[in-house]
Amino acid sequence: MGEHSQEHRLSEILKAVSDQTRRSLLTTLVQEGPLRVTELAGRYDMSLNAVSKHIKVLEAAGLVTRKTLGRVHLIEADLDPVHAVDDWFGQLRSIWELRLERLGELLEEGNDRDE
Amino acid sequence: MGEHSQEHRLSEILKAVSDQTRRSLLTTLVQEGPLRVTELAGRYDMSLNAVSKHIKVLEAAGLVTRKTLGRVHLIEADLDPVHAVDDWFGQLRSIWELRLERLGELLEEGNDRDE
DNA sequence: AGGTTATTCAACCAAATGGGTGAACATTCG
DNA sequence: CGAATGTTCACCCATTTGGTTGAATAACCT
Repeated sequence: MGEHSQEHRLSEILKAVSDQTRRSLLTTLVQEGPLRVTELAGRYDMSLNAVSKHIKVLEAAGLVTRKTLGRVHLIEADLDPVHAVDDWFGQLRSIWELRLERLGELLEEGNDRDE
Repeated sequence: MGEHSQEHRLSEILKAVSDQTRRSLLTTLVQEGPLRVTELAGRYDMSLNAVSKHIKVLEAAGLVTRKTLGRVHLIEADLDPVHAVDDWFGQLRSIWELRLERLGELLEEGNDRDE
């Protein structure tokens, strides 16, 4: 699997949750369970279409799935993609600690020579 | 403390890391320690100015700090703000589990009535 | 002082984003 | 069938974003 697409996927997820409205939508879905588009939209001072578009962004990022029942679209949160974010930050932190370790070793070596 | 500014701060951080170039910059800084702007820029097929602007975005998000030594600006990674992201996702997950718990209780009650 | 180096500022540009409106498409209801 | 409902599609618009180039600023080096 290309790293490019992985990187792109991560960007998509992070961008999706970088918007306050979309975070709010996701929170609502997480705490109340699956909801219709209209129901969701009703809670925001924003057109139905705007909310519909936000949902599509979340959907593209995989943070939300859709079950179409007749004319009703049930939107449900899916937190799986969050793992990718956790992983990236985790990786970053371990790289960080690895460097600090190496730095510490270098300092000790320096002390050995001094003493 | 207004929640608005907190929300805005979170958006700023997430937006900062939602860009592939900026994630790469951050990774480089984390693994190699503080670097000059020019040094950083040299690694990308992109103008120095473009990189400089990316650094400013990371700086505004608090993911990077700057030490100006003469004409040289040393850029250093700072992973503290990542906690805010962790916290948000953590919160989201606990809300999720809380709902599933309540859902489970409701199902059990239903079973009680049936049996 | 004058020239080179490191970095930002300012202006510009194309593309993406977040929002709005009206029409189109399905589906359900009377 | 015809009307109402739920949702998306197609445009339009202003702002932001990521990039460019050229000028300005600041500091170092003869």
